[in-house]
Amino acid sequence: MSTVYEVADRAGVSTATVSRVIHGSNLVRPDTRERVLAVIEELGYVPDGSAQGLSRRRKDIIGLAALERGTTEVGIEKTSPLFMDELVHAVESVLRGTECSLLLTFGPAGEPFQRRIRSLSGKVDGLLVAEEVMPPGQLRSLARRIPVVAIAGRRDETELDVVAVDNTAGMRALAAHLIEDHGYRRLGFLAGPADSPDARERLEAFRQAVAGHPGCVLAPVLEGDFSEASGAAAARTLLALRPAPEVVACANDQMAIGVLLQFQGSGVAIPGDMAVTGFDDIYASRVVAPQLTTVGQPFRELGHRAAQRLRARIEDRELPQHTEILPTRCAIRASCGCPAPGSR
Amino acid sequence: MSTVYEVADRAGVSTATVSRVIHGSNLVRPDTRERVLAVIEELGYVPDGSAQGLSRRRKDIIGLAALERGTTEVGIEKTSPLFMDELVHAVESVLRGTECSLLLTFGPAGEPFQRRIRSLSGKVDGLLVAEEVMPPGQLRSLARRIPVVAIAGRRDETELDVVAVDNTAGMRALAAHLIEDHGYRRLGFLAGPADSPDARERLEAFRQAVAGHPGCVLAPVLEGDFSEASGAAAARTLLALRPAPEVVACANDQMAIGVLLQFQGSGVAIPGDMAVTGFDDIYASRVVAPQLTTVGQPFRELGHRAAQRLRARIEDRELPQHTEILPTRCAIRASCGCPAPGSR
DNA sequence: CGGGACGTTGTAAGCGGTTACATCCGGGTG
DNA sequence: CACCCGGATGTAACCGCTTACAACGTCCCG
Repeated sequence: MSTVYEVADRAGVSTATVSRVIHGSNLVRPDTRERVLAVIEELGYVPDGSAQGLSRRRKDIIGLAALERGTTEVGIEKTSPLFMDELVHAVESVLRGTECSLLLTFGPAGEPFQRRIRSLSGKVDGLLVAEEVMPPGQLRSLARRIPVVAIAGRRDETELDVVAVDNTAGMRALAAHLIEDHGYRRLGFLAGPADSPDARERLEAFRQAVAGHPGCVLAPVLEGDFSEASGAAAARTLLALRPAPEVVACANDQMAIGVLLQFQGSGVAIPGDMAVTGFDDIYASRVVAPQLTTVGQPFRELGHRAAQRLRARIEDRELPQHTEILPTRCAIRASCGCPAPGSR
Repeated sequence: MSTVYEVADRAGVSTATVSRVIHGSNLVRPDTRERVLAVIEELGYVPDGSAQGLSRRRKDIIGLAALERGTTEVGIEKTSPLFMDELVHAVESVLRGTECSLLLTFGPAGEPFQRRIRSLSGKVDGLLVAEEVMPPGQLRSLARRIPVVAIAGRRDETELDVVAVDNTAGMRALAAHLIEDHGYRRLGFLAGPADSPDARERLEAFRQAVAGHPGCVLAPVLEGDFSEASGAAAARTLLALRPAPEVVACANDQMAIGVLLQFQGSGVAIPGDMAVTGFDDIYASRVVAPQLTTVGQPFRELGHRAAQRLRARIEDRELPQHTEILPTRCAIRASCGCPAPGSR
């Protein structure tokens, strides 16, 4: 691996000049620049990121830590956290236009993952954390060391920036549609894991919406882990339940898909015998039949805002704390009982 | 941000000792170790990755560069490269057990992306490149500077390690099923982009399989870009075609799903009026109705092997070059015309 | 023709770790 | 009791790059 020194030697200049050329400083005479560039090209020289990071005090890397949910069954391809994938792409596409790169880590909640994030924090200029990857206290102390932006974290954070979506409005609109437009009275809910702030908000919003309509009852309320498998399991529970709800709203799309497929496999017609709804609007929700009625999250926007906010905070650590709530959009499709569109 | 010096000061030891404690060297007296650890805890000290990277000559970061396909239409949520997402998770899960982190970058093929990869190469110990993100020549010169493992790249590479899947066997088996079991005679193919070695192999394998069966004809052969939208577009072309093929095999699942949904939207029954197959076996292919007959890629395995190979090569740059082809598995489901399973 | 100003280039001191090597110290040995 | 040995710790060089500052023309002006 060649170094600045080697380049400087061969070009007959000092390392300072090489550095200036690399960074496009205009205090270099054109012919000197040419000579240096030629050597760089010849050697295939690329500056060492560590050395650069050490010297300027900035690594041009930001981290993204996200929970990986669902059970990792050996031998079985587990379903990946699709929600996160969308986010990763959104964040990456912002960074693409910059010098900054994205360091990624996934993991199941817990001690080891927290340690990993901690050690990762030494390699980055700032960190994006999705959901509750660690207890609030730890998160705050992390945020005291390096810039942190929480994605879909607790909304009541006062020491970190937060970018999240408006679960409440979205879920409320969906509930209103189910109750007012479809006239459902007995509504089931498949909640997400309690350690997800989003999951908690969605359940709470749905609960309140149902409570706001006399004559409506919320039952049963089941809990899953956001995985398709947990949706299927919930469906099996529901199958045995009397009286069955008319609709089951799920805290995310993957569980809704699990419910839907399990029902269909058991001969229950969706939405004829039972309606199902999701939340997130992932790719698969538009692909399943019937198409899933759900609440769309602005993934792209979420990733963009979070990435931009983080970069801003890296620039200026004194920025005032800021919580940003992005709107959601109810996507009424067929699984709730609405007529299927003739074509997509 | 605290440094080793600060920790050393407060603990009343030298930086060498702090370093020893951090790395669990056993030449430190237990009580000294305790004292140092206490200070580290108190300060929330985390060693700086750049400094570490510079000093040991290893950054404990590997990069993954992958193509982002499909058009980025403004205002429209584009479908993400699901295949890559699966791969990312696989790679990340290998790294999880190590000190190493994953630096990610996506981008459309082209000059800017190549430059980005080049600058990224200074921040990592090794690079995983998926498909043909750059011309073979450039790739090789990159590989001369840092360890590179190609995922799903050209199989004939002699200067880099390659990990890929057996497209040929998978596609051949699928074709045999369509021709021999279903008796299709007029087969269409929706190929992937010409810049993908995988896409080329799949087309070629299908072509040969059809040619090997007298009486069978391969027509039409269309080309897409691996996106769902390009599948839908192909379906519209097919709709107008006389005589229409009995089945259209697609070079990946997303295009197959695009074809399938477009057909269904136009009142064509799948597989009744026309059969459709895919390749990859992504999550959505099991969710769509009818379930997609496809060829399964061992994503996990692919990611594992590639990551492991790269780590091995980082350890020992003199390792002999090695190309590894992983088996694929034909997943016969319903979209080819086979009876749908009663339940999943 | 001396001297400032400016444009170009070089020198060298960090940045925050790691680690080879030196040092120190206590205890066992002949 | 001098000596040696080995375990614990400290010292300082070095990793490759950036950058403040110094140095060096050269040109222009008085």
